[in-house]
Amino acid sequence: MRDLGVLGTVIAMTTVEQPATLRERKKLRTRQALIETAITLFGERGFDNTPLDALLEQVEVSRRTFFRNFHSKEDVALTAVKQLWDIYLEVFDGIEKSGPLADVFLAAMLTTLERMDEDWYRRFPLTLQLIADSAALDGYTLRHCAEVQAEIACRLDEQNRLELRLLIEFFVAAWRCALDEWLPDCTPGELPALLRRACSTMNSALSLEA
Amino acid sequence: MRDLGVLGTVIAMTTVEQPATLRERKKLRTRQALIETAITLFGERGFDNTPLDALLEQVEVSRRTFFRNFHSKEDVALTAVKQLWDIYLEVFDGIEKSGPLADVFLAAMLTTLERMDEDWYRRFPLTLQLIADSAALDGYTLRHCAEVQAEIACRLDEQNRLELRLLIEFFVAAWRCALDEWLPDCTPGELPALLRRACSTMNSALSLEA
DNA sequence: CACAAAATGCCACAGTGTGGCGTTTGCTCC
DNA sequence: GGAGCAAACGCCACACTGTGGCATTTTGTG
Repeated sequence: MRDLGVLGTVIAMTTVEQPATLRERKKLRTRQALIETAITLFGERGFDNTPLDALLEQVEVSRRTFFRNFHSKEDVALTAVKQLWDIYLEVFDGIEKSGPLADVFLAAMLTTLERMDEDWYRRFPLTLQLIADSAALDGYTLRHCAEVQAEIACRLDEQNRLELRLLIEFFVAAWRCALDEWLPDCTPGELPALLRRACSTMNSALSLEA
Repeated sequence: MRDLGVLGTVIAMTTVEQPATLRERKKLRTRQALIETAITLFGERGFDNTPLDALLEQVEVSRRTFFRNFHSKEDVALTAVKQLWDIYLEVFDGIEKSGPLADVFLAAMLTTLERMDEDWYRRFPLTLQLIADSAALDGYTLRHCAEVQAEIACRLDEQNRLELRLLIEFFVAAWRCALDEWLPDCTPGELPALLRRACSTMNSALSLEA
């Protein structure tokens, strides 16, 4: 019934592996052209005000091929976000899980941020700006986040489900707060510090007085 | 640019005030007919699989009038959710804000739950089920939640914004967790207890070990 | 009863997303 | 290098959501 398409939809451009066959290289090229043109075009004219046809016309592909590569118009705009969480899940699987889980979540994200390449750090802030300007994109992003959270919970299936789910929600909330503070300037080196700060503020937030 | 339409879109059916004029009573009647038919129809055939025309045909209204009453197809399905948060903000405004803010948020929701009438407790679980079955509805709900959070933060604008925003996120996360545990049976009297439990678990969640 | 305002219905249109189907293009085997 | 095959593509038609214009009906008011 439900979509749940978080998994390998995104070809991980961060782990650069040029496919051998010409056909796949061509396909990847139009894919990247769509992504690149999408964030610039949407950035200029706004996501909601830019018809999909404008994108298709500029990249010179048909509607049919676009929807073979992406699930929706939102999908192509949010590629950078999906890539981040794909890598995160990958990192999370390989990390040693001992000690406080909150630290594990944080460490996994810090490692993830180190893995992202320069091109991603160029596209990600642009994507954040698109999200901030479009309610539709924001809703889509939140739903994607929820799917990732479910995925994380699934891999840690323990007895104390309530505590676990709460902690995951808290971590993602801290991540979003860090992004909000990062958005104005978007200096790549500062994001880890902001995230650390948000995470270390979680305890005092609970005992905040009016 | 953005929608931000949380405010008085929903005619508070919980504060029952029959409007004097016949015209407004008629309008309210078709409104309620749309809401009622929507949740039953979507519940039978699924939100994504039910065209809007099916609803319009059954209630015997035109497309035009529907969109004068609701912003979107999602909007009519989520009326119960919007009503809840409308009342919540209303309660929150009137409550005394002293002591730990976390307790204030919780108290406001407990009061809100007491204010909701019987008809709401019939429709709300149905709405939750619709959300659980449709990704589109889920995304729409999450976005609405984010708008409410922004609204709450706006009314408490203090210096420590980071702590405040984190706390609000935590509270809403606890609320969603409580709803998840409530969904299977949906006994009205149990929801407050579940919410209390989720809120009191927040502290130990932060120090959860792997 | 007459007039103004509001609500409605009908129609046409833009935009997103899907499926069928014929055609091109790249891959592979000989 | 050529024949056959499978994948990708483009074109077309269609369903569905959402918007705006305009005439018509209904309701409140003097």
